[in-house]
Amino acid sequence: MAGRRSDTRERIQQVALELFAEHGYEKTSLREIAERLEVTKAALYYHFKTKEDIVHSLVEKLVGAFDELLHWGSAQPRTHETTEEVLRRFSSLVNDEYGSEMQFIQQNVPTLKKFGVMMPLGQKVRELFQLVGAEGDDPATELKARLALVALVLGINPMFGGPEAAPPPEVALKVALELVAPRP
Amino acid sequence: MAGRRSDTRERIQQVALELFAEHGYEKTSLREIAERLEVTKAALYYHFKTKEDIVHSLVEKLVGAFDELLHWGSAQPRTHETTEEVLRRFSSLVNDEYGSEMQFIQQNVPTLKKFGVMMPLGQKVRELFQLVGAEGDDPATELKARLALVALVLGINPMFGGPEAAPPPEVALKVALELVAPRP
DNA sequence: GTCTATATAATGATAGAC
DNA sequence: GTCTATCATTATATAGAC
Repeated sequence: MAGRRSDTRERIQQVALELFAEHGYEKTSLREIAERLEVTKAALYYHFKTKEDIVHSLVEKLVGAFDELLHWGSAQPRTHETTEEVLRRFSSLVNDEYGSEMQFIQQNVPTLKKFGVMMPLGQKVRELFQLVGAEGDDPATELKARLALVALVLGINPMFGGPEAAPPPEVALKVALELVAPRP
Repeated sequence: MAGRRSDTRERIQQVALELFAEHGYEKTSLREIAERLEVTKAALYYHFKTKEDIVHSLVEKLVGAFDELLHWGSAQPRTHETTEEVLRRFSSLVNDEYGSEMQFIQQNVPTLKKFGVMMPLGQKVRELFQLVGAEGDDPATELKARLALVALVLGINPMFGGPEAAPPPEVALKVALELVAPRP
């Protein structure tokens, strides 16, 4: 019984994200998404009220994932091993399951700002580097904590990272740990 | 004699960049640019063949600035002071004169990729962190050299930096220098 | 849940007068 | 060097049949 499937919503999210990440939100038309799914535009509107709504649904999932990591981390003892595990889990999130979405977000900021999803996301990230940000809150320590997370996600940055120059995950993790270590 | 000025080309570049950086390339219409300049769309087409052409003209200037820094740096003795001065000049470039453009670039990647300007830019940046990248080329050292430059430009990243959390330039510079130091 | 058909609204770009 | 007027295209979104 093709034509009456029930996973269309998730398939829309998946295909839309692919195209958003590759060509950008504005240059990805609903027609294009529909064609790749072999449905019509009207079908998309059954599952999502607007094009913008697809983005909101995607971001919600990511915020949920960050929240989960934050909750887990806060419940652990504040040891070196915990920090390492937080960084490791963050690395997995932003490179595996949410790699495309992180790329989409970083490369379509004006759009996402207009949709009002940039600040909530920024807030979660801020909580994350508080979690790994050593004890002191002097500016240099804080900056290094930020850079630790950046190191783990540098592969998606085409200007300062770039896929071809993406450091192996172990290397990135090692450098990240150095950056959050109490004394270098 | 208003209506026959000769600096319109530069004014278009300036206003276009402002709008591109704030609302994104796709969502900035030529009508909007023309209105802010109090000219008509047709006038824009006298100075630039297409909308895309405006972007190319902007990127060319930045590549030129990077090239200038690269030439200067290569001609200096490879000392700690040189590295510091390269980082300082890079910081000035990306935060002062080309701050808006760096923001525009990082936040409109799909568009700029399609225009073919992303790879040449990435190449210049790669040369830049070779210039500051210590002697070794083991992956960790290389990653740290990248992060040094990233630290200096973190303010324009709304997810991992953000204007409100932009580190003072001296702090960023200090951390950047740590990152390219031979032994931490 | 998916389709056809259409309404509505912008946009990038061009022609030609002044 | 700037204007008026217009074209062609494409996009998001909706109405209503099946």
